[in-house]
Amino acid sequence: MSALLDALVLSLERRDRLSDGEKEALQRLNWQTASFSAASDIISDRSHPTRSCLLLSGMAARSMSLANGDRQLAILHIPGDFIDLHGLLLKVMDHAIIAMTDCRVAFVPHTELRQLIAAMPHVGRLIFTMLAIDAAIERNWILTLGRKRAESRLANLICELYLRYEVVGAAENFAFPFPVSQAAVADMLGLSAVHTNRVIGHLRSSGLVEWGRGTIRITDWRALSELGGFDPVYLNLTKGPR
Amino acid sequence: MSALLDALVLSLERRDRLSDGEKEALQRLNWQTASFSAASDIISDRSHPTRSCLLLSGMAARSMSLANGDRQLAILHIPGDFIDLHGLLLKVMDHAIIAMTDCRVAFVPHTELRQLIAAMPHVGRLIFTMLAIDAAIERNWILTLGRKRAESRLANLICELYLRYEVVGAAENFAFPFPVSQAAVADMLGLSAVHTNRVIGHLRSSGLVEWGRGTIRITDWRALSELGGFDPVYLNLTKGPR
DNA sequence: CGCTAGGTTGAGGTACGTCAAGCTAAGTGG
DNA sequence: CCACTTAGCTTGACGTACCTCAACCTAGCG
Repeated sequence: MSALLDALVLSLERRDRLSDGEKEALQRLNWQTASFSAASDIISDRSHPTRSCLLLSGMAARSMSLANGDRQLAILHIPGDFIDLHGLLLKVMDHAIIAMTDCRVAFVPHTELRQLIAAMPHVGRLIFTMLAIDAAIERNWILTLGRKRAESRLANLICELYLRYEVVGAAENFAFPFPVSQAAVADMLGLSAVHTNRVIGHLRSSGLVEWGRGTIRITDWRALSELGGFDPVYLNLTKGPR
Repeated sequence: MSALLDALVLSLERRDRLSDGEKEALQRLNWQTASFSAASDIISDRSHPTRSCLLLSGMAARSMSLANGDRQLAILHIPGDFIDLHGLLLKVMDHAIIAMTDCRVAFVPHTELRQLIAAMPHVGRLIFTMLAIDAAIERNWILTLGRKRAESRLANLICELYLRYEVVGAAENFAFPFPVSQAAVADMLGLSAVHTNRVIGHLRSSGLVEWGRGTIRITDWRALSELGGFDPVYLNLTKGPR
């Protein structure tokens, strides 16, 4: 059938086996695709979503802002990510999901998703597992923001994204798409744009990464993951019954 | 029946109605209580839990550490909190849950919880809602660590804890239990113990809080929540069908 | 060919961290 | 009941990672 769910299925199956019936049930959901242009809200802060949302292409992020305009991004989302399961469980959005680039997404009504989860508890657990993995990624980011310096933060982000792209088959040869401005990286790292620029420059000149034209290539994985204190346990990349 | 689940039921019912049958089903689970002394692991990092865990008394925290011994706490848990739903969905713990004080907890086997969730989807959604609320609390902490200064971080923490204690009926008159050393607060705030001490001193001398002998009393809620840029939306304190 | 968003670089300021000392209060053994 | 210990709190002096402001540079685009 459609290639719509390919990345999602890859992502789920990296964590547990899906039966053919389960895959078909996912396909049969009433997905509605939509496009969003860069910098627009896919789901607005304080909104009350009635449907969940899967990222098909592009890059998105969970974003929170202060009254003074300062912005903090909590997690970057890549194709295959369920980017709004939260709305399914929480009534009001406490953050926005914004398109970092032009994005295509697929919406599915909460009512349908709820029925699927009730009818197929194993799929339900897997779907909520993705929610829990997002939470684990964000929890790791708390450690990163609270206790690591700028260079380590950036190294950590790069290592994590590489592995996540690799899971959905969108990375090869240690390179992956990264179509994001340095100002946005700064909002992810909790740093100023100026300092972010210097830190990127240092990673480049140290020969750990090549970074240009919307792509990052890791040229020294060992050194980079060491610098970031990166340990991928929190990504839950092991496969087994859940 | 037992008062064991009182705080949990209060916490769930603050978010949605529970039927008598649902409450009974929760009571009937095969809960096993246990005690942990301060500073011990309730659930160890990298362990593979086979049961979930509810905090009955005391205070616990999710803790992550770096190789150099630096520690970061992601969230403080109070009685009524389900402190390990993660183990239900994720195979390996990517963080530890530690007892900040002497704690009593109640364990329930994953198998039983899974059955309950499959049999009563509404209870299942509510349980996962608690997981999502924890995630929202942690996400808010990313904003706090990334974009707020020391004083605001502390103010935010105090406001949040007050409301959470209030939900389970354990706060009154703007006071709540806080049996935690300043070093632990520092590990929560991502600061050094010395700076944390100065910031606490400043909050005290500004007349926003009284803080002593294991209790915090907020003496100027307006000023404190303003200082912290505190907005409780992320705590999901609204009641309605979920 | 000019405009604009984004990237780069420099200079000076500040919110933190680190180290170190001394204090306080609670618990412990004698 | 008192010396001793110990964990936690407090304060000072000094260092630094990062911020702010400001200028300039670069590449893509109409």
